[in-house]
Amino acid sequence: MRGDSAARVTSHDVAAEAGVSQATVARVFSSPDKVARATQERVREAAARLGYVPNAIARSLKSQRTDIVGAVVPAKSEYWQDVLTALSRRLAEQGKQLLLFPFADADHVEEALDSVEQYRLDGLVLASSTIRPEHLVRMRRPGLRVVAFNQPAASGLLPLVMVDNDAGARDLAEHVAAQGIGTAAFVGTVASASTDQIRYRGAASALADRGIACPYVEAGGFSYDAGYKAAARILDGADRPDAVMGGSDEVALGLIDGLRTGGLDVPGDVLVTGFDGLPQASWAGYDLTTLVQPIEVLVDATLAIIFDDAWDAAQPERIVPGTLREGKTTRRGNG
Amino acid sequence: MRGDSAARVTSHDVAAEAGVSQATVARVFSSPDKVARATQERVREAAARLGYVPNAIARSLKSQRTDIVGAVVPAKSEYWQDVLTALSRRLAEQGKQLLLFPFADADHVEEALDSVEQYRLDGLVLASSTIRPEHLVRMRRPGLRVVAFNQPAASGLLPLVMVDNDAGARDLAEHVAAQGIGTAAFVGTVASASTDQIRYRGAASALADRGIACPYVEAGGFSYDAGYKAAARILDGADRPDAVMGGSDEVALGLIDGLRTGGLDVPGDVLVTGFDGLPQASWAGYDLTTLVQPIEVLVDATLAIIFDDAWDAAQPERIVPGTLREGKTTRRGNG
DNA sequence: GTTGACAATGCATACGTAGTTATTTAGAGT
DNA sequence: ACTCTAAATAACTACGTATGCATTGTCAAC
Repeated sequence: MRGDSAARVTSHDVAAEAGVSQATVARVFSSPDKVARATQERVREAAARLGYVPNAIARSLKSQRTDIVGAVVPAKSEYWQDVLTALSRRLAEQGKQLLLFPFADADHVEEALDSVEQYRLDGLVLASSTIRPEHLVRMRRPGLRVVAFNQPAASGLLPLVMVDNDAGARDLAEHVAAQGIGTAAFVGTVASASTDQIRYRGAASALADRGIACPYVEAGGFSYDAGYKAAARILDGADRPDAVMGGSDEVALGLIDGLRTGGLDVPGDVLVTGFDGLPQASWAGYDLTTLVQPIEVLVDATLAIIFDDAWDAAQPERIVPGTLREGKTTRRGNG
Repeated sequence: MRGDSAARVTSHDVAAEAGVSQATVARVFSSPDKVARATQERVREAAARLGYVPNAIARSLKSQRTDIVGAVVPAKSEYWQDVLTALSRRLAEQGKQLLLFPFADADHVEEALDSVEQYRLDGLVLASSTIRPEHLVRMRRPGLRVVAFNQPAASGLLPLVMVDNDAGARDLAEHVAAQGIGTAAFVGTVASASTDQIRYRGAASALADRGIACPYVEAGGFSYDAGYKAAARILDGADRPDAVMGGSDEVALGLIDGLRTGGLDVPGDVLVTGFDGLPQASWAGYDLTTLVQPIEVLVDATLAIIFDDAWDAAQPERIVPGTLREGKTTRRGNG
C-alpha cells in the first residue's frame, strides 16, 4: 500500500519530509561521512517512510558513470556462458551490473556496438573471435574501456586478456604424444578464428618435434554438432589417426560421440583431447582430457584493465596459463 | 583520430554545426517525420561529421523509459542459459537490452532487487524457484512490470509464465509406463522448489493410476553432480526401480552417468527421463527422453506481459504445453 | 488581398541527481 | 566578549535529452 501510493519519490520529497535540503539527502546516500550523525538518521528515516530509492539514471547522467559493463558475446556457446557467470558475479560484488549483447552472427555486431555507445558504459568486454578488426578499432573510444577477451586477433589493437593458447595446445600435444601415438589430427572449429589458428599451430609444432604429422580438419562451427559431423569425415578418411585433438571442448565432445557412433572406442581406438575446461568435459560419460581455462583469473584481469586507471593509456596484454586436466579420453592402457 | 578528438559530442554541438536548434536535432533522432527532409539530411551529415551518438542515459531520464529489461536468474544452470539467450535475442530485435542479475544464493536476491529498483528498468524477469514469496511481493511496484518465469510459487502474486509442468510430467510418466515397467522412482532437484513439487505430483499421480508406486528421492541440487550422486543412493537401495524420472535434464544426465558407472545399462536395465529439453539431452551419448520446453513461446509471452499495456492491471497466467521428446533412454527393446 | 490551416522550427523547461560555492552554526582560543 | 576556524548545511547549477508551447513561413481557399 504505502509503497504503491508513493509512485515516484525523489530526493526532493525526502528532503521536504526530513526538513533538510535536497543536497543533504544526496550526500547521505553518496558520501555519508560529510553529514552529521543525527541528520543522517533523520534523512534515512524519512526515506524509508516514503519508500525512496535513488535513481541510478539521474546519477549516471550527472556523474558520467553508469556502473554498468557490457559484454558482447556469441549467443550460442557453452564456454561463454561460464565466462558471463564469473564476470557478472564479480561485478555484482562491486555494485556494478552487466549488460548483455549477445549476437547470433557477425552482421549483428554493428547493432550491438551502436547500443554500447549509446549507453555510455563504463567498460566493454569484447568476446568473440568472429568480430572483425575494423569493428575492434571502432571500439577504441575515449571514456570507454574495451578489453578483448580470448581474442588473439585483437593484439595490438585493444587491451587483451587471454589464456595461453599456444602453450596449452603444446601441453596437450605433448601429453598425447607421450601416450605413444603414431598419427594425429586436429579438428578445429572455424579456420578463420584466431584462437583456432594459434591452438593448431602450437599443437602441430609440438607434434612435429616428435615426428608426428597432424593435418587440420575444419569442423565448420563451434558446436557439438559440428564436432559430431566432423567425426564422420575422419572415419571415412583413408588413414585413421591414433589421436584427435579438438579445437574446443564442445567440438571434442561431439567428436567423441561421433567416433563412438561410428563403432570406435574412445580411448581404446582413438585418443581425444579438448580445450577450454567446460563443466561437461568432466562429466563421467566423457571425462575429457582438456586444457582448463582459469576463468576467474581471466575475468579479474579483465576488470582490472577496465577499472584501474593505471592502464589508461597502455594497451596491456595479459596472457594467463591454463591447466592440463587429464581425463580418461587419453588413458590408453587401463591397467 | 576524428572520433578521439570529439570526446563528448552532444545534440547541442550537432545543432551548432548544422545551423539548427537542439530541439530539431533531438527530433531527427526520435521522431524524424516531424522534420523536413532537407533539414534532416543536414543534421545527419553534421552528426556524422562530429561523430555524434545519442546519449541513452539522458534520454531515459527524460522519457522515463530505459529500454532495458532485467533478468534475475540462478548463476549456475544450463537451463537458464538457454532462456537468457532467447530472451536477449528477442529484446535486441526490439532495440532493447538485457541487464543480468545472476545470483549464487538466496541472500543475494535482495541486492539484485535493490539494483533493479535503482535502474528503473522497464521490466523484470524473475526466474528462480528459490526466491521466497516475501521477495516476490516486494517486487510488485508501480511502473515496473515483473513477470515470474517458470515459477509456480508466484501464482497469485505476480503475472506468471510457465510450461505446463503437471501435464508434461504426466506425459513422461505415461510414456514410461507404456514401456511396461513395474517400479519407478522420481529424483527431484530440491524438494522446496515449486516446479519440483508439481512435476513429482504429476508423475506420481499418473503412475499411481497404473498401479505403479513412485517414491521421491531428493538430489539436493539442480546440477549434474547432484544427479550423479543420487544415482549411487538408488543403486544402494533395496529394490532397484525399473525407471528413474529426473526432475530436470541436468539431474537426469548425472543420473545416467551415475547408473552406468554403477554397472547398469541405460536403457537396458533402467529407463531414464528428464525435463527441460536441454541441448545436451540430445547429445548422442545420452539421447535422453525428456519434455522439451517451448522456450521461444515462453519468452514471447513474457515480453508481451512486460510491454503490452493491456496486461497492466491484470495478473495473467500463461501456461504453455511442452513437447515430449522420445530418446533412446526409454527405448527398451532395440529390435 | 486577407484569412485560415498546417508544416517546420525555435524557445524554454523538466527529468533527478551530484558537486561547487556560499552561508550558517558551533566550538575553541585569547 | 570577540575573533578565528572548521564543520554542517543550503542554494544553485549542470549533466543531455524530449516535448509543450510559441513563432514563423507556406500555401490554398475565398
